[in-house]
Amino acid sequence: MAGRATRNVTLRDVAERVGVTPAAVSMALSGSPRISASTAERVKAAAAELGYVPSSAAKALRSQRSGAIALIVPNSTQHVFGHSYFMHVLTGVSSAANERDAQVLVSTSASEASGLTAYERVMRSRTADGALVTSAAIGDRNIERLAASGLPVVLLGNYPDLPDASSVGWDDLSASRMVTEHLIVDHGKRRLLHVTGPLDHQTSVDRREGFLQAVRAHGQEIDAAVVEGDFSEDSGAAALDGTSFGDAGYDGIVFANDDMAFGGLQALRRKGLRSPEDVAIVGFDDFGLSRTTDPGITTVHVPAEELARIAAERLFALIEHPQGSPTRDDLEVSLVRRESCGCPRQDVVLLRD
Amino acid sequence: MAGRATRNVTLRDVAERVGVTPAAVSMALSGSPRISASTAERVKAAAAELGYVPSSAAKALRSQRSGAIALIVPNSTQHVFGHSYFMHVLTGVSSAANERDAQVLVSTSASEASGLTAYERVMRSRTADGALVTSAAIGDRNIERLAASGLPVVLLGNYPDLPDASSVGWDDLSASRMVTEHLIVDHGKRRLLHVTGPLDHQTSVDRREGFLQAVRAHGQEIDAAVVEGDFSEDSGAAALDGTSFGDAGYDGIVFANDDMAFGGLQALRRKGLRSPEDVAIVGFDDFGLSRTTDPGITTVHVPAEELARIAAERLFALIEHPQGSPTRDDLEVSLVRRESCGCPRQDVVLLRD
DNA sequence: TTTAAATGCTTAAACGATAAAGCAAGGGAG
DNA sequence: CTCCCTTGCTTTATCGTTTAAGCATTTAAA
Repeated sequence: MAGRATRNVTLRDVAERVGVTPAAVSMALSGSPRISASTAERVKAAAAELGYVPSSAAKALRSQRSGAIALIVPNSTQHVFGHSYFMHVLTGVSSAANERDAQVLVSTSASEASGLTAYERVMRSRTADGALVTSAAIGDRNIERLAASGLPVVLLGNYPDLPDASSVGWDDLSASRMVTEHLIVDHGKRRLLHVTGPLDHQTSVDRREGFLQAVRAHGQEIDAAVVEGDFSEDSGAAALDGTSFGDAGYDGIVFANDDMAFGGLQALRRKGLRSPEDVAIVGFDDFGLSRTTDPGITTVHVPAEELARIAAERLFALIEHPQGSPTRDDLEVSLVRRESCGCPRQDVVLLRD
Repeated sequence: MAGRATRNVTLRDVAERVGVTPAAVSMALSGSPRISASTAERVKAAAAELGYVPSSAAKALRSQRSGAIALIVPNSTQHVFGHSYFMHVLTGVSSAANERDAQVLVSTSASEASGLTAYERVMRSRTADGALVTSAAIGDRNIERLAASGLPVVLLGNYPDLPDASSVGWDDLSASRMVTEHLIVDHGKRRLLHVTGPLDHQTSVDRREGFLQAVRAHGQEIDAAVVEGDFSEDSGAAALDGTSFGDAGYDGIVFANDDMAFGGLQALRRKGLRSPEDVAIVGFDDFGLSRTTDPGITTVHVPAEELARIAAERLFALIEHPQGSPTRDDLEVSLVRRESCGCPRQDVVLLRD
């Protein structure tokens, strides 16, 4: 209630008030048995009265621990994945961090200064004790260096090229195969188009491969093509240009994410085609958009928040035991049937192999 | 490239390599004129070679500056405003912080420990040099204390009860009046319903008042009612229960945000009513959803990212000059005409008084 | 030639917290 | 009565950085 820009209260202030040394106050507040109960009592009262809060800088310097973790968003990610994905991730990270009274630092810039990326500086300066890296591009040298540097790092997503790094993800390939088979088997689609995400991201590569596996599994009966998109709504629409759909062309489209599916949906409408009647479409992610469109987009729900939560927990473990061997967690995804594939809207169904 | 969990490189290491004292290294790296050019050269080379990055904790302790700002999300906000709002805010804050090489700390928990909220601890511990507070509930004592504590704080939104705090916002009242008049004047609607947000938030109060002013300005010709919602999609739908629309009842609904407008849109459809033909509706925010629905929702676009960006800049200024008088910035909002009000879809139009 | 000032570093102190080691007083065992 | 162990605090050193003050040495000014 003091008001004013009061000078910060330190251990020394509390110590003077009680009539002991700062060291005694420190021990009292940390519950050392070497301090008498009565002194401890008086120290705690004085600390509360003065509004003492330990200096995080001093504590960090002394303990060599900042008590913060960094959530790193490579500049590529920021534009490739949408806001929604990142928001789910942040929610998961925050909740895990709150449980540990850890701070969350969001580091988005990757501008190189003197050869070090911004987040490598964050790590080396010990501003954070460890880092979570949201899905980076394949072959991102900065991430590779960070992962190889020995600093505690957990990657979100799949990184076949970085087998020594801890990561948390889900099986994009299987999920994509399943959702494609849903169109083939459950809806009898035979002429399929796949619109990929940017192919410098593992996610896009895996989802494409899943599509192709499903197509191959059904032999000659399937006509299939692949077009490259970039996860943006516009690219979903553009992918449909110059291609024919409906009875004359493709009867089903597997989009690598919901944004592109929405773009595709609008493009179809402009062509005078209806979904699912003329063309069945499915998306991927289920971050919110696919539920709000008309028709609702059938999609694969990915547990982004849980992903982040688990990744944060793995990171905390890694910070405690830096010598531990790398971990890998695989999460379950689920198929959400909405109208765009031809299903009546219904509840979530688990995807299993 | 070193690999391994190498012990951190400190000033001392650089100093030993060059053959001077740590103080000399510090001065050399900070470009002090008291250090000879040749020594400075050798110091910089050694620092680069060893990969020296200053310890943020030591620097913070010495300089009494952490170089970070906190983005505080009161637990009320988190559930009241959606993900989208927050994401725009985070983007704006990040970009402003990146320009200053400042770290961004996201603090969501408000769990009280020993009478201090989590974010008050963050501030008092000097983990951050200042804080940005996303729209808090009216009369949130914690925020009031924080704002009155003398610590650098900038509020996002409108806080008539905290005139001494710096804040950045836009005029919800005028905007709401304008969008309501759009229904009255441009579309000839005469029986209007307003669905508010949670009334413990200033935003909701202001948007309601704007609606009422527009109604009052058009005298007896208007039939109007107000129902309280909570900004959620469900509450938007629920607000329509037991009320009649179309020729028999209300012909226009002003929702205090887009999520509720979307909920209302679905509820109308379930009642067999069409928008805009039977009932014209308008929303508020334009964070993305309103563009994806069918019909698109006419809404007020609010510059959330710019809001955050400017707030961050004000905060940095406040950190530099804590004694400066409180600032207030008002941003422009714009009307985005889509189909739900009866307009043909068209471009953004600026709202002006 | 003497004095003053610039040059280029080193020494010392401080930021605030904490852990280890130190030390006085009291109590119990032998 | 001595010795040792508790008890309960104090002293001291440390984390890594920065800045003020100190001190030789050289250069410029008078």
